[in-house]
Amino acid sequence: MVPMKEKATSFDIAHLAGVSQSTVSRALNNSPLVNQETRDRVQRIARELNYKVDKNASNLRKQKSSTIALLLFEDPTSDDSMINPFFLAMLGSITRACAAAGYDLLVSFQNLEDDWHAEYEDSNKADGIILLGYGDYTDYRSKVAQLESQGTHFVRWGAPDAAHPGVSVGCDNFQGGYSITEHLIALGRTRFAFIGDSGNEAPEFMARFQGYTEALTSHNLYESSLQSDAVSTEEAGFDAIQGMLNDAKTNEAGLPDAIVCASDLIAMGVLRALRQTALKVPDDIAVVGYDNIAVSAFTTPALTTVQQNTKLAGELLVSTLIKAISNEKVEDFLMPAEVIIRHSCGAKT
Amino acid sequence: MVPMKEKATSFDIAHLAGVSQSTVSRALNNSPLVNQETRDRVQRIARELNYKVDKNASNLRKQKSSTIALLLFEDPTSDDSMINPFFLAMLGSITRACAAAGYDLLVSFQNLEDDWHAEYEDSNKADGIILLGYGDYTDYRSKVAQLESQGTHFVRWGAPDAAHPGVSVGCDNFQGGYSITEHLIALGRTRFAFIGDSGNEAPEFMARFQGYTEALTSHNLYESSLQSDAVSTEEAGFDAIQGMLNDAKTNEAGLPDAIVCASDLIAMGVLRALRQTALKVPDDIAVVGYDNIAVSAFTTPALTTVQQNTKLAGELLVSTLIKAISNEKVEDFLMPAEVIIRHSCGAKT
DNA sequence: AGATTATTTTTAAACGTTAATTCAAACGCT
DNA sequence: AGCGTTTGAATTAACGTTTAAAAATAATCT
Repeated sequence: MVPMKEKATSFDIAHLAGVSQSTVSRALNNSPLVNQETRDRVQRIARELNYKVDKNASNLRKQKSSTIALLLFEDPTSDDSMINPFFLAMLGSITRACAAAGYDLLVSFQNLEDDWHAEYEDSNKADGIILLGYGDYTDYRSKVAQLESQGTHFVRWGAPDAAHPGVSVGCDNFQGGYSITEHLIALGRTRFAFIGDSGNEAPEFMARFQGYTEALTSHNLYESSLQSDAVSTEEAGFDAIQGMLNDAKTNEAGLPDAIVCASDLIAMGVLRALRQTALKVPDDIAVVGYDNIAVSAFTTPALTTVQQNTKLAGELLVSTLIKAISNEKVEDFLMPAEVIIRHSCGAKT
Repeated sequence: MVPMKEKATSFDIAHLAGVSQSTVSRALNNSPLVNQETRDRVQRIARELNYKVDKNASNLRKQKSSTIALLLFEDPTSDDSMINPFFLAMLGSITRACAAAGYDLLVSFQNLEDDWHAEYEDSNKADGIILLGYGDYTDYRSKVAQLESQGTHFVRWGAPDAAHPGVSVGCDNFQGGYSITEHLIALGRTRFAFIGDSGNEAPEFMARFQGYTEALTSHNLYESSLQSDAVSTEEAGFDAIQGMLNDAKTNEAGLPDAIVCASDLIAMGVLRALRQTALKVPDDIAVVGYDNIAVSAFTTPALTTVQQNTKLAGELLVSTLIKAISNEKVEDFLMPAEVIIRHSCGAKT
């Protein structure tokens, strides 16, 4: 039923070209050890037979796979369809960067709770590993340490952390939190609130919060500011702002006029909650997010947010990892974060 | 600097366990040909050495890779950060289904315009291929035919299509378009509009449009309905509805009271455009989408839409492909689409 | 011509598995 | 004891490459 002609090997080509198999291998790898004429002949025949080198054999012999494994850590609370859009963007840019560098990409989703099997390099399926995850790295810190001790090559997405083994590429969350808060201060806002975890469980969020705090402190605005915890979902943002508004009623301080959210998803929940009140965004209250996910341009009003350069991030992760694989010296990299001004902050454009 | 102890091989274990190397292989593969006691001993030693079988050697010997390649076709117009969220959901479920079946997943983004290299199976890197893309399959129909003729194992996401070679798994777009239109008709809407391509370039959209048409026709509502082309982006939806509203002013027929969008992204653009008018959704005009992307629950009002079961889809794609790989007979599969009722349709819940 | 050197090709040894085949021992039976 | 049968483990070929080393051939120089 299916044609299924036997897959051609280098021996077949050698036979047809009247040379030895090793010459075929050399010719196909453009080795200078084989002269032009035979090289052309071999390559032509290979093309005619639609020959492709067997990657398993090649990898086995070369003891490298030209493959990178991407381990995506999800928050176990999120369901299948709620993967953080930011990761998707990263996935896209990592894929492209890998392809450009001649590497294939193996993708694996890992649940933080699972006993994740990072055995890709152990089993020679990948030359190195990219760890990409939001949130609580402490759970698997010991695992990462194990990777390190095994001599596995890996790069971690996130902030450099002395307590954390391995090299990392990340975006400067402190500066991002600082910059966007400064932006709001410059627009004349005075009573701030931050929504998003400030605890240790989410290092990114904590850094953003610290940047936020720093900006407020330097303008003597920190005293009166509010903070409410929320994980990175729309619902959490919705709930958090609800609680804050209720508290504000019974509170002397009154309502904030600017809300800094630790993620766009949270900000979307905040916008939805505020829409059910008499408060107008941005006139009565400014709202800003973080991540610049695809839909943030299309909320009402369009969300002012902080962008992490995912394209650069992917390229950096891949190039750093490839350097590590070839045992070059590698260093942590902290990318700057950029404020994207839209309408939810009330800036006049 | 790095410990870098030599990677253990099955010979090392054999030596330590005092058995032959082949016995080690058998023991680790739980072959009944080796007795319980030696098996345990071998497995214990393997664990202690943190031994992992070399996949390249294993694959080479077994002539299969236990790896599936996922080729994601993107619309070349979309930029990195705008990957269709639907694909992300699919990616997640495909990854999980692969893992559950003991397969690894190799991911590759392909630009429709590129000369895509589907040589994963040729080079024994993957046992089969999943083709996942929205939109115009005609461009690469010849390529797919080539896959078929080479005896490559692959499954295509999309509607079964006699003109299209290979087996497919898809969601019933006709039924989805029909069902959601019926839902609106049942709610008493009478003047319909469809936004989304009705042409051949987007087979999914066309099928949805045909379902829409069929539902209207059977209630004698088709005559007065409108249609406007739009690709699957928020902006396209925004522009399309703007044009339609302008036309409606000069038109006797007047405004529609129900808008069926070919995707959620389009519907989001429509919602944004309507928010700038005096028209209230859903009171004056109902809007429904298609895909049930993550944010559609959080638009204002929350979007009524059609859900494709991505979890099932991923499982089906993977299981179908695995069947094909083991040369079992496989058939096209058309999954039912489900209407998700929220607020934008005006249903009283 | 004979000796060197440069070029091209072949031979053969890995790479680390799996699995068919072979071998050896132990057991049950007449 | 002798003979088949079962069981457990060892030998030994693959699998399709790459590459070091050897060998053959051609080119260059006394």
